[in-house]
Amino acid sequence: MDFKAEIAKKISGLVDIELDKVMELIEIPPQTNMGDYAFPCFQLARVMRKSPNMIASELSGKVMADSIVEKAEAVGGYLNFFVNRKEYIKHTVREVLEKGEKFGSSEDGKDKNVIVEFSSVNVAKPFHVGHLFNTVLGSALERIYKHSGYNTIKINHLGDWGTQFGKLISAYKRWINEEALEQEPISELFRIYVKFHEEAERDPALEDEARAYFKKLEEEDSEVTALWQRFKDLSLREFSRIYEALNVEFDSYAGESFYSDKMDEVVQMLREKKLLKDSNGAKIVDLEQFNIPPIMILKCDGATIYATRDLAAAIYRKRTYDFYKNIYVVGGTQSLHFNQIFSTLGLMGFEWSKDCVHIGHGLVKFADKKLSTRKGDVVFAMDVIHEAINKTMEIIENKNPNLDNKEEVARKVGMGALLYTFLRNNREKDVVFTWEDALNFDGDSGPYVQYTYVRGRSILKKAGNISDAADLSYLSTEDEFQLVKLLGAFKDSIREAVERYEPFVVIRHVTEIAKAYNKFYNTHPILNAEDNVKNARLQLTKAVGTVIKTGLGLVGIETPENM
RNA sequence: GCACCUAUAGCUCAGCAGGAUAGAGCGACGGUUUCCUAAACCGCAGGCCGGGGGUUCGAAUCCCUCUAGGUGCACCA
Repeated sequence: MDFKAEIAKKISGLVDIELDKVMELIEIPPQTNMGDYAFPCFQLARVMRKSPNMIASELSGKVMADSIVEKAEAVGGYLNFFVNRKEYIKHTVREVLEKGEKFGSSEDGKDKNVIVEFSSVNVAKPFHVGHLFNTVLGSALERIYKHSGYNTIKINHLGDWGTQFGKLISAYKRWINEEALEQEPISELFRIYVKFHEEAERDPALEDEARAYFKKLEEEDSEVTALWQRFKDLSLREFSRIYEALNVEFDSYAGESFYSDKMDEVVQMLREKKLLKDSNGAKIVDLEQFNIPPIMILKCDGATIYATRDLAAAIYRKRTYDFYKNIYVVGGTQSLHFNQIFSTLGLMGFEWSKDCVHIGHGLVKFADKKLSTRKGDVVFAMDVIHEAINKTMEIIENKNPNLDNKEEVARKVGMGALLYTFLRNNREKDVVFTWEDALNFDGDSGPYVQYTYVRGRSILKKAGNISDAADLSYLSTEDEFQLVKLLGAFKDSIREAVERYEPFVVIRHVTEIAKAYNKFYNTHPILNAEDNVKNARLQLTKAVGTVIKTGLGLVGIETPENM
């Protein structure tokens, strides 16, 4: 039973507003003593030509107490509803226990395909913290969409094509250390790539050589293609370790090379629609009507460019997946690029261009100079992951040296702390990364929430067999009610996260639940309570654990059983 | 120069399809352990919501303008 919906029905029966509209208008009062749901009467005031206070007051007299609502009060233009606590608690806790990990899920996205493009790393280049943030964010979004019933398609749009591969092959021929390539492929490839740029400054002929190699690659020269494939395989092998650590998998790795033979058609379409224009020898699409710079389709030498590939990719995806939404999780620095792509698709007559959405995010910045200076200006994702786990291990040795399976716990908690710091805020904000904050396990943090779960699990283990027949009406304190209310609002947080493409909404809500449980835990006995109360509280503990585990899972954070 | 993003407590941030007394966490200070994991809990302090205009019964929230910071603006991706 959805109490909010039931209350909306009551209101809708009393005033001349549609049910859906009432649902939208209903708010949660800022103070708990004001009630559980509030209906603002300000909009009604205009139509009814009465003061909001008067309307609220009149309505309050018409609301009858029943199993849903205990009473309704008029306060300053708001009609505040107090739910029937006993019923509310019973329904909500029971629903969590029945649905388990499915709690909070919905069928909002039934039969809708949603593409989430994220991670999209460049082959032969380091997987740095920026990619880590992107991957963590994209993966969280995908999980949240999936929980809301959408069919999601995870695409890793690999940067595996372009002139840099010509450079890489040229560099390989000159300076490769085969042994290093097998040991640490990315480091070695990156080393020769950087060396290429250094050498090319002195000897511009190298650039020509690189172009020639890329041309060979495009012509599918067997030797060059084999090298390219090897670079790709080695890179993916190394990246897979990071994806493993993050528990991330993809449905498709169709990257730029995949579209190398699908661009002629796009150029042809643009030409037919007379959208292609000459500009200094290059072919562009003018986007002045959108007040943005033109987009380049073909370079002076007739070669394609990444914009051309992105257009081809979007069209391919529509044909292949018939997406409801095509989500690009890519750094905010590329917002102009996507604006150009989507505008161009619109000009081409694809009405689905409105279903393409760029989900931008901020940069990762380091306040600690130590990490950022270690190897040039790139901070490797793997280094950060290892560091997080190692430092967590130190903390465990310090706080709980007798813990079993320390390694597993260190991994879950360290990763939890890391993911939490990336996902706790609005994604557009830059992540200012400091180890001090990332590994501060107090308060608002991944480990704080995990710890709450662990405490609950510990109690349940001690309790042994738990009777499912507990009478939940023994959950009668204010703390318990506030806690259950948060459980009930879990699905609202998921819905909001979906609408806003913001995982932080979920993570914050789960943190609120953890706070409420800790408060409850500290002020009320569970195992030592009188039997009826104990059984009810154990059920509540179970329900809280379920929601925390599900909520953390939605953003990719695992829950240890001990810590 | 143009476009986009950001500006709220000492720090990091919520709140912004206008609405009730602007909220958290960290840090600071002071408490809680014969009791289920103190990685916890409780209390206290801390604010011209970047400045200035406007719209409104009502603005942190919407509009204009200014300031400061960030990002981007064709032959890389």
